[in-house]
Amino acid sequence: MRIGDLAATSGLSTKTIRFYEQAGLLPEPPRTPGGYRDYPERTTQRLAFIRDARGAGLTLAEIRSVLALRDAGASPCTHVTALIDQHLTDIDRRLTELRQTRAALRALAERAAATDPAECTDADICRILAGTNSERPY
Amino acid sequence: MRIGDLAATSGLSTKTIRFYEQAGLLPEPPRTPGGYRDYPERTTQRLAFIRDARGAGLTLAEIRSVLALRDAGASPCTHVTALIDQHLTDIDRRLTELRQTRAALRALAERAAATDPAECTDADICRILAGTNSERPY
DNA sequence: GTAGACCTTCCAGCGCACTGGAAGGTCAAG
DNA sequence: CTTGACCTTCCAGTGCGCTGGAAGGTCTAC
Repeated sequence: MRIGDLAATSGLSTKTIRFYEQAGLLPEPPRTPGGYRDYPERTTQRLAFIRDARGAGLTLAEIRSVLALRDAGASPCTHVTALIDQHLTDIDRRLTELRQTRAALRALAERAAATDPAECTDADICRILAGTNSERPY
Repeated sequence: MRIGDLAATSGLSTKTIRFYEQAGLLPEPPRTPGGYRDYPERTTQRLAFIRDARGAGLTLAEIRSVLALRDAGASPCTHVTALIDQHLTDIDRRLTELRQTRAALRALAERAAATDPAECTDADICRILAGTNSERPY
């Protein structure tokens, strides 16, 4: 199976597949006499796993660690469960931050609606934002 | 006022201040005979505005556009209001995405709790994630 | 005169996951 | 024999907002 076929069946680009190899997610495949990568069928499953794991929000580094466990013959389930829990925590934190940012932005929008442009001075630059020292980039 | 003083009063690093100058957010200040940057007092206000705008989630490019309007003598209020509205829309979209991702991860966590590690085969790599083809990286 | 606090410029890198492009090799069909 | 689809490697860039470090200049205090 050549890289183009693998790309077609997995929905990834050939560039991405080579990148995954270089990133240690895929083992180096055997080559044809002409030097083309010649993948075994099961690489399809491996890419499907990577896609699923990406969909669950795992980073490539995390996926690499899961694959390394499996490749070493271990069962990565416990590890995967821990990663999922950690990502849940991350997401909850980000949701909280985002909600705070939204509240701040809502307040600014109201303030904007109530602001007379004439009040904005050169020194303020823009009165709408002046003094909204929230320290909360998102 | 030298760059170190400005850094101290604004809470930014000297690196960041030079970076802002290079990024077109700060005009080039006059120099002392020794070649040091010598900022006027009002640069403090300008940095305070940048900080406030960053806190509201505006990008440096957006902030640059606001400052350019003000520097051109225009009142940027309308522009700022539009940017705020746009960021509100962005945030709402991101919140929706994040909530969906969280729901998916919750489901995975439950599945993980109910999964017997023995079910994970080499071909699966990890059954917990198998077939969760959600296409929703976050 | 020398320590050291501060400043200067310039270049490079981070993290993340790719993506683009150049320059060239391989292979099947016509 | 040529066309063209496909493949190879290697290098570099994307976006975003900085951050680090090297190599050197300036100024104040002792």
